[in-house]
Amino acid sequence: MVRRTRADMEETRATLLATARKVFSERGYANTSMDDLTAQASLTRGALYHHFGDKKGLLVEVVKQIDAEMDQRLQLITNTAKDAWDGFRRRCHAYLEMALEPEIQRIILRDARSVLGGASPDSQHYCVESMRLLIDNLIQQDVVTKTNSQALASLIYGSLAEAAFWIAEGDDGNERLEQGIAALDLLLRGLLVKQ
Amino acid sequence: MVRRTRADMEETRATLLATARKVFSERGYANTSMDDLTAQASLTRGALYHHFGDKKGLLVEVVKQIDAEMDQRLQLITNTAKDAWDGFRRRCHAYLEMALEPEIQRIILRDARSVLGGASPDSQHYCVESMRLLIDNLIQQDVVTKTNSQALASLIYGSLAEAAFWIAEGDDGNERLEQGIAALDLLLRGLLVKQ
DNA sequence: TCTTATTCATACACTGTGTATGTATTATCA
DNA sequence: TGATAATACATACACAGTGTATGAATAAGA
Repeated sequence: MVRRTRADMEETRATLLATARKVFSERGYANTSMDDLTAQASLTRGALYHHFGDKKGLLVEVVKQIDAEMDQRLQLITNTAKDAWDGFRRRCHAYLEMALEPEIQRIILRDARSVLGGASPDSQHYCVESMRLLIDNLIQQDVVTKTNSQALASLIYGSLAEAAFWIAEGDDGNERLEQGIAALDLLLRGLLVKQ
Repeated sequence: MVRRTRADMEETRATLLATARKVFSERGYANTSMDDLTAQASLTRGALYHHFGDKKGLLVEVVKQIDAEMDQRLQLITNTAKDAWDGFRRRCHAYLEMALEPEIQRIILRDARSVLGGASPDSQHYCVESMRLLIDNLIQQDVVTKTNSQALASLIYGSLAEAAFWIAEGDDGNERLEQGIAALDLLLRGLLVKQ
């Protein structure tokens, strides 16, 4: 295979990342061999180890990419809300729906935690951090009762992730999603200063 | 090595389970080789594959054992509470503290989810199921607002697990634990019928 | 154009899983 | 009790997968 321009080379990295997202979300990180993965991208392991160091390094970059995309998508939703509290709630709902997507559920919520570490290890921190900032705002505006925003963000983030698994488990269309959102709203209303 | 009584044989299984709990929680499931594990138990892989089928089978049994123990410990706490709501809250607090224990955090919350599947796959279901029953009671007693108890149990269970990671991350003694419990109580009060 | 740095492929060494096989001990039943 | 079947392990092997070392081809810079 003849390599021409500089762009072709940078494309290699992007191709590997895209293939990894696809294969990881289909078969999972542990069940994916780097031979198969690179073959699907019409490359060899040489390219992969050159660009990412090792298998874990590839996963780290995949997680970073997905996390950044999620954060972007969530920002859009928050920005179009009528007020801070409404934006916060809608962001939670949106996160719950996004967590149903196979790619996010398998790579971010399942494999990344086990392979990369416990509490969102540097990567996948965008989303939690964004939520923490939102909470801080709400506390300053005296909408939400004063509390540690990191603790609260962790609690909410975790609840959404676990609920997403439960929703995805069921095959009853949107029923579980609606029930999840309803239960979530019960929890969230506890945060309000004015009940 | 000469094998004598029937009890000696049943002990083999127990020894392997105990060793697995120890080694899995120290190094993690993926980083543990079955050669090392069995050697630590003064056995060989033959014994392991005979009793548990494969590596994953061993993890399943380990998870079952730990989950049952957790549920037992939590039952004690719930039973000594003054009323149902108090018992529920104390159970949540207790779960949060238990989730800080390295063995539970590493094996149940990290590795088991990735290896065994998304939403607590049959095993590790005791705890969530117990919580669901508690919630159902509270709803029937008109203490908690009517909602889907499975959804709510998932949300709470997930929030506790994620918060536990955040707490364990910090090295500030009990500070994060207390902040976590405070934030949790904010969320939980939203469930009450009478605010 | 010559040199150096990148980019990737190929080949190899090593680790780890799972399975097949063999052996010793225990249970079953005549 | 002795013979047979079943169980409980150990040993040996095949194979897949990771990571590394090496080398070739291309691009970048002087």
